[in-house]
Amino acid sequence: MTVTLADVAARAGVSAATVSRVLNSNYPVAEATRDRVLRAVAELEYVANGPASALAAATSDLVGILVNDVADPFFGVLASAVQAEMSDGGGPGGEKLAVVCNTGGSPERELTYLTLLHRQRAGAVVLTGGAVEDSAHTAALAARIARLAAAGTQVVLCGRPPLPAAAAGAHAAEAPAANGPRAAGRAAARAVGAGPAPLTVAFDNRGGARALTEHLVGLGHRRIGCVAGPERLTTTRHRLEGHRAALAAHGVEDAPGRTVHGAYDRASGYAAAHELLRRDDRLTAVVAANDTVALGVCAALRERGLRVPEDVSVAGFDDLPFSADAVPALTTVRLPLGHAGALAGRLAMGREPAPPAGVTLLSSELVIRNSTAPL
Amino acid sequence: MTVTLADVAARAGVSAATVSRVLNSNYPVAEATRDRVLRAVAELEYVANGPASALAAATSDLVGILVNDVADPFFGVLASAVQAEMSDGGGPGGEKLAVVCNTGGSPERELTYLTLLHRQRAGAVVLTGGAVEDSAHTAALAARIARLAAAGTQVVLCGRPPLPAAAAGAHAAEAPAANGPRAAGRAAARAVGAGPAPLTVAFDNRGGARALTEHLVGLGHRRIGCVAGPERLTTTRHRLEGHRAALAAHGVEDAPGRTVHGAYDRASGYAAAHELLRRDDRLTAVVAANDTVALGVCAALRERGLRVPEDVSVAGFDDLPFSADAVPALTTVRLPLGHAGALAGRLAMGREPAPPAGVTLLSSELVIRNSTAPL
DNA sequence: CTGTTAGCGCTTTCAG
DNA sequence: CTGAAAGCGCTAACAG
Repeated sequence: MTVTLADVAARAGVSAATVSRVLNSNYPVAEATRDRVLRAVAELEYVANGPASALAAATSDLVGILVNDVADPFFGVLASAVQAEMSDGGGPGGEKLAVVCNTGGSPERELTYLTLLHRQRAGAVVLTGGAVEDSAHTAALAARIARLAAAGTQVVLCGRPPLPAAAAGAHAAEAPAANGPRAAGRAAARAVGAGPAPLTVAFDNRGGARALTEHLVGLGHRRIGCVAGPERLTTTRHRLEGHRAALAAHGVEDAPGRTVHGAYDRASGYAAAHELLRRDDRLTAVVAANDTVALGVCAALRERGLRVPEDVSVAGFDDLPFSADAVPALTTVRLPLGHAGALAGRLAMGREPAPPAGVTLLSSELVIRNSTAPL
Repeated sequence: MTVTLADVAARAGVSAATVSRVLNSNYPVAEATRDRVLRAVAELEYVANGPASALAAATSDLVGILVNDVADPFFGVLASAVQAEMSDGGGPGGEKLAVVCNTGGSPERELTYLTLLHRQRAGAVVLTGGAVEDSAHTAALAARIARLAAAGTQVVLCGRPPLPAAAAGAHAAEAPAANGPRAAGRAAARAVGAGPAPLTVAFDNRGGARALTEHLVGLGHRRIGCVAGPERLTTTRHRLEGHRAALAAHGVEDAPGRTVHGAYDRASGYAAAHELLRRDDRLTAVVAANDTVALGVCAALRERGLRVPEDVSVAGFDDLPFSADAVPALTTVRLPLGHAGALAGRLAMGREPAPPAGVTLLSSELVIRNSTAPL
């Protein structure tokens, strides 16, 4: 049978409580006793029973990261940063099990994972990527998040806007002293039913999109196609709004057929470009939902014998690693993904003071390369 | 206060045992009672306490996937497939929490995650990607895996060779943890039950590499540079062996300076190409460690004014989604990533019969595109 | 500093 | 088919 705390205690000739103390190093223990215990642990190859600890302590060392698509570099980079930050417990014994959960962009799976994580009494959860704008889902999500918070789980939204205040729940109270005695936080969470308020790290998608389209307009483009992301996704809407704001600000007419929606993948960009050209083959520029989509657009353009950027300028979004290498190198909007992920991770672990109003807006930066050129 | 099983039981006017039964649907319960319980669950918004269940049932619904780098599409695609397969419990109530853990290629983190997963009493674990060939690490890894197996966890290796038989039995051979003197006894590990034997899903890296280099040789190339992956990684070694086997089979001399090792990323390919050219600027072809590296090689080549494939042919490996889109489209070796991941996931969940000897070797396929051309 | 004593919330025989 | 009772392995007061 597996070896338990009691076995270790017996072997070391101490009580279970003492073993627990040296393992969690959250209480003074004599040096000699400590050594003895540690030796027993090693000899017996003892591996603590996580569920049992979690049950007794009402908290687990599991922390989750939800992403829309693990196979998408955007999330890969983000998740990697969040995880690196969450994993190193920031202290002895702080070994956290940071795990990433793939929702595949499905709202249901998102909720399911949240429930599963709640079930596991995860210590923190970071939700990345755009949120689906559907009132039913938003409400369900807010409810789940409120319950997670009530259970003492710190929730951080990264790359999506904060929860609507109405849905966020009535308790946007004090910032929890995550470093203090665990018992305090736990007691508070139980008594009040409120927990740590959700925090947010958002990107300035609107501003970035606007700057990008203004760059195109400045180059003389007027017939600009737009391959937007999935409909009803906050990210999509924000980027679209920025794009339109730029158009409006410069008096460029935004013909209705100039926007096509699609997934955040290459195939979508490819199909959208063909569709856009079918509607109007005099397009001189295309702004894509993101870099991956932009690559699909370029492929379609090439296929029709159009050169980038000589005949048509193409712009991406995100500035993923491969964008600089594409041929031609992509003009895009750089999002500080690594920085955002690390910040979200730190916030989740209570290792970073919560920003005012709980929201940090990260600015984006226009990166001009070779895929865009004057008309 | 969070609502517990007892609360639900009270509300439904039944015992806790009954509630447990309907929730796990592992025991006959009267239809009416069942409905009553379910209603109470809904009304109270009850969320089971995972740790408590895990403790009582001695098994959890957590399943893990270890990857070297979440930001690398290779692992993204693989993880996505494994996860999809593991998540859908394959039956009612079979909601598994499939999580991916990012080791960053660090052997220590790999071991840490394995311990953490063991601690959580994970039901299954899939280790993806090449393994580091270091006897100490291999032994430690084998020991961890043996213990996981002993605890009833199904371990599946995906994209790496099976554990050496010798190491698979090497219990307690690892060095003791950070502090604490060397442990003498290993009596405990003795009587442990065997548990499910580790299963393996491997790629034919050797065969793929050989086919690729033969393609190049067939095109007339003789001065072929090789940008291999990180040293001491099984994947690297196998691909290199395939490459050399092809060279040898066709009587092509393999000059010693023609191979450079580096990470599986674009920067490495870029640097390696420059280095290779510095050593011998008459190279006519380069085989890269993988597609990402190949892109870096192409970039370096272009920078030196060399055209691909007119001046130098370049080949990748893996056939990741972006490879078909690169300019020029990459000649590469296609690995059935999705298939492998799904298979590994099914094996892990016991939803697929174990292959003979516990090992499945998946064949690769040469994909010839535009980055390679006759001399 | 260390041992004792209660549970944490759920599953699971064992009876009815 | 349903209930009662006995823990699963660990942590956390509360004494010593």
